[in-house]
Amino acid sequence: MSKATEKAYSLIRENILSGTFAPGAHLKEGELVDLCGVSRTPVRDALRQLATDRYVVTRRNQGVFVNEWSVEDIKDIFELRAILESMVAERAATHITDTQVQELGETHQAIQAMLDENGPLKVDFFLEQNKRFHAILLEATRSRALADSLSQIVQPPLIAQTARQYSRQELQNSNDHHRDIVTALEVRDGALAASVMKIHIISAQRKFMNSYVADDTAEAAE
Amino acid sequence: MSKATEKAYSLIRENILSGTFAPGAHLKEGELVDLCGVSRTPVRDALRQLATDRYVVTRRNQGVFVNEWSVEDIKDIFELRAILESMVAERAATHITDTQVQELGETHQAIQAMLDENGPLKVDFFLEQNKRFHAILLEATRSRALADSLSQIVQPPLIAQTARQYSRQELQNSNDHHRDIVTALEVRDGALAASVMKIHIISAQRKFMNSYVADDTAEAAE
DNA sequence: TTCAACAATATTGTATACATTAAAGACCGA
DNA sequence: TCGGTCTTTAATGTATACAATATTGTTGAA
Repeated sequence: MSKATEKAYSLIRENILSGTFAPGAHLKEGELVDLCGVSRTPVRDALRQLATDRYVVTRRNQGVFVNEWSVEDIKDIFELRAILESMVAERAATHITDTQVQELGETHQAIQAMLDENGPLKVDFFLEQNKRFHAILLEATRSRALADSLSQIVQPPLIAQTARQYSRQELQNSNDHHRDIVTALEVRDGALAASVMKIHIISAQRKFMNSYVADDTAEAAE
Repeated sequence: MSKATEKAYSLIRENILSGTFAPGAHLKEGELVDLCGVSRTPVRDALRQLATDRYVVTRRNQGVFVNEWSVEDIKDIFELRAILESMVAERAATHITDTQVQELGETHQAIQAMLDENGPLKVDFFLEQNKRFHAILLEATRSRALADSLSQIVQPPLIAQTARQYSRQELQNSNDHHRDIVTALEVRDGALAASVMKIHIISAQRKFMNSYVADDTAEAAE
C-alpha cells in the first residue's frame, strides 16, 4: 500500500475499531475524503483492502458498509482459528530452529515479567508480545498457505479487542499456555504443541464470548 | 464488482490461467488498459481483486506480478484444503437439509451419467458439477468463516487446472468419493463424511502433484 | 389516504490528467 | 574497462472531472 492509501486505511480502520463507524454503517467516499485528507482514489483503494480484511463489505453501486458479526460468525472464527493454529503448532515443531525456540521463550518471559510487576496491566504490551509469539510460530511453518489463511482470520476487529478486558489471572493462564507450547517445541513434540494450542485458542474463545454476551446484555438494558 | 472492473478481472484472469501471462510476469496497467478496453481505474480495481484472490502479488511502487507457486506452496494448499473441507463435511452433517442431500445426490448422478457415456470426457461439465457439489456442502455449514477461508484457498489458478488431465478412471474415483459422502450425510454421520472428504482431497493432491512434476520435467527437457 | 410514477439529488463508477517514484541508460572519471 | 553518478524514461500513485446508477422525495391519480 502506498502512503495516501495507508493513511486512509489506518484512519478508517481506527474509526471502525473505536466504534465511531458502527457495524452496518454506510461509509460514504466523500465523507472519508474529508476525514482522511486524501482524494477518492486512495480512499477507494483503502476500502477495497478493508473489504479483503473483512472490516467492511461492498455492495455493487451502493458502496461499503461496516461489517456486522453475529455470535455464530464469531464462534466459527474461533473454531477455525483453533484448528489452523493447532496446525501451525504441529508443523512448526518439524521446521523450527533453535533460535526461533529461544525467541518464543523470550516473548514468554517478557510477558511473565510484566505480569509479575505490581501496578496496572500493560495490555498493549501483552498484545504486542502475543502477536509476536504467534508470528514466530507461523514463520517456523514456512507455509504461505497457512500464513495467508490465518492472516484473514486473525486480523479482523474481533480479535483486536479480545484481550482488552482480560484480568491478570486470565493473562497468566494465557501465558502459561505459551510456556507449555515452548516446552513442547523444545523437544519437537508437534502433537503436544498442537493440543496446547487448541486449548489456548478455545480458552480465548470462551473468555471472549463471555464478555461479548455481557456487553450485549448491557447494551440491551440501556 | 462493477461492469468494467468485472470485464478487466475476467480478461486478465483468463490470460493468467491460459499462460499468456506467465508466472512472475510484470502486468503493466497501460498494457491491460489496451487489452481490456477500459480505463486504468477499473483495471486497478481488478488487479486489487486478483491480488486478494492470489492470482497476482503487488509490490509497492512497482506494480503487480503474476503469482508464482512453488511445489511446497501447492502441497500446503492441498493439505490445508483437506483439513478445511473435512471440517465442512463434518459440520454440514449437523445442519444439512433433506433437500440439500438430494441435490448432492443429483450432482453425483449427473457426473455418473456422463462417465457412463461413451465418447470424449466432458471435463468442463465435471468441473461444474464438482464445484456445485462442494458449494452445496459449504452452504450447508452455514459458516461465513469457513466459506471465506475456503474461497481463498480453492479459487486460485492451481485448482482450476487440477482436473484438466484426469483420466476417466480418476474422475470415476473422484465421483465414488462423492457418492460415499452423500451416503454418510444421508445418515448425518459427520465423522465418516469428514474422513471420506479428506481422502478425496488427498487423492486430488496426489494426482495433481504427479502431473505437475511431470510437466516440470517436460519443460526442463525442452 | 395510499400507491405508483416521476423528478431531483446524492453516491458510486469511470476516464483522464498530473505528480511521484523507481528502473534503465548514458556519461564521466578513475 | 569498470564503477558510480546523473539524466532520462516509463511505470505507478494521486487528484479530479464526468457518467451512470441508486436512493429519496414529490406529485399525481385512484
